[in-house]
Amino acid sequence: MSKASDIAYETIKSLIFRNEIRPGQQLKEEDLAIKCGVSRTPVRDALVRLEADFLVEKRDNQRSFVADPSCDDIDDLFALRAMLEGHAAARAAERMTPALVSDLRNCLKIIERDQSVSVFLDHNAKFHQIILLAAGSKRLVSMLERLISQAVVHHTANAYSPEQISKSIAEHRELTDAIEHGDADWARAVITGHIRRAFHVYSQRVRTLGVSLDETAA
Amino acid sequence: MSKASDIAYETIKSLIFRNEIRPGQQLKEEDLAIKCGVSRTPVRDALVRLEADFLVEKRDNQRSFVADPSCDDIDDLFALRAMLEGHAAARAAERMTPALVSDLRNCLKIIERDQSVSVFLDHNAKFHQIILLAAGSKRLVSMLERLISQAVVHHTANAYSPEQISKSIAEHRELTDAIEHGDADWARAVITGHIRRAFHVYSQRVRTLGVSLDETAA
DNA sequence: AAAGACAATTTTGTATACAATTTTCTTGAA
DNA sequence: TTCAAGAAAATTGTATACAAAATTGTCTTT
Repeated sequence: MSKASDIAYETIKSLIFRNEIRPGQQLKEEDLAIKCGVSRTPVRDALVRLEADFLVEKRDNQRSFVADPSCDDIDDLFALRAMLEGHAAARAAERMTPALVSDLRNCLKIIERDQSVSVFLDHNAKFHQIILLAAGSKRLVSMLERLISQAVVHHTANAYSPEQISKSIAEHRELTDAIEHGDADWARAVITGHIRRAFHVYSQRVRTLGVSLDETAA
Repeated sequence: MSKASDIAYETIKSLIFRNEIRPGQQLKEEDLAIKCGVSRTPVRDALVRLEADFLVEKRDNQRSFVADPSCDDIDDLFALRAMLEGHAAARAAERMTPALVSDLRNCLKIIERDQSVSVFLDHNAKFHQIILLAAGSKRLVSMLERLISQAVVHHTANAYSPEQISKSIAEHRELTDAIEHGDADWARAVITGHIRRAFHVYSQRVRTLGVSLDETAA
């Protein structure tokens, strides 16, 4: 990750996640190049990738803007995630190995011991990553990573309360059981519910605050 | 599509589909630039896009190669397609409008009247496109278009016999009925079967010929 | 004022030069 | 011969200059 192109990609993504550039705002190659400390060429490479991630949108006039997902978009995003993660979990269950189960249990152990939010976020991501890799489909990996990299998903995690975190941990435990039993349908059902719940935590919070999380986080 | 970057993208994709560059073969930016009649800069843009399409693979040593999907990859590809197209058809059924149904029936009419292979291929693609757009999810569109743009999918269509084409048309007719009734589950079931059948036509042909279609097409 | 034409500015697109890296070739020692 | 080291060639990565396109501002005409 020493190449200028990767630096640009990570830097811009981080700027978007940290809300230093807002949804709907125009992205100018020259500005970004200065912010990233590289030339326009790697910035352009990065923009192409970010567009594939749905984080940046290139309009007809050739200008790039930070994506500003509508409510429908967000609903759609979670629906797709539920479907794809369900598929991944089912495949992981079908391909279950003792090594996989022990990886998952290790991950769980760390979360359960130290119930801090940051540890939870880290290992929650790692947990899903293990399942995704176990599913053994590079296309699925690529598609899901694109969905998960959405700003909304990133913000959702911060909306979890302690009770919701412990509920989430319980779901992870059940998912591990399902995979250990090689029960694809069970695994799919658990994770689908898991994602659906994340969606409702998110939309509940948006309704309560009456604003988008993007604005609150700024 | 007058920009050099789009020319490069389409040209390289066409070279891959026409098997003028073979799976596994290395892609050199300079060579491609000459073949496309543009400079290396737009070729690099195109390669990034083709990589996202899984048509080109960039290895650790930074060299790009034409993707060479294994049997498992192909199996995986069809499974993902079946799932995503199923989802698209279900959503299209839920959002059914008379205009949508009439679009589909028009498309069908053209295929039924002129049962030539090229017309079938054209309007088969158009038919799926209509459903995809009706599903109203830009992320789904992007993901499915990437899967459909695979060389394998491209080659599958050419493997259809007249009987298989008429069977395929019948499935399209049933799918239209399902959507007209707004029956999401029915629509999903029909299209899932449709894709699965395409998969078996493909793998049957590969087994019969004893070689990959890539080799026969060259 | 309002609309249109056109110049000035900004922004993106492409080509090219050069730097960095990887691969290939050559040479020499064990 | 085999292997390693290092030079040479090939290839990719980045910066920059300039071309093309889009946007903005200004002036004129009505």
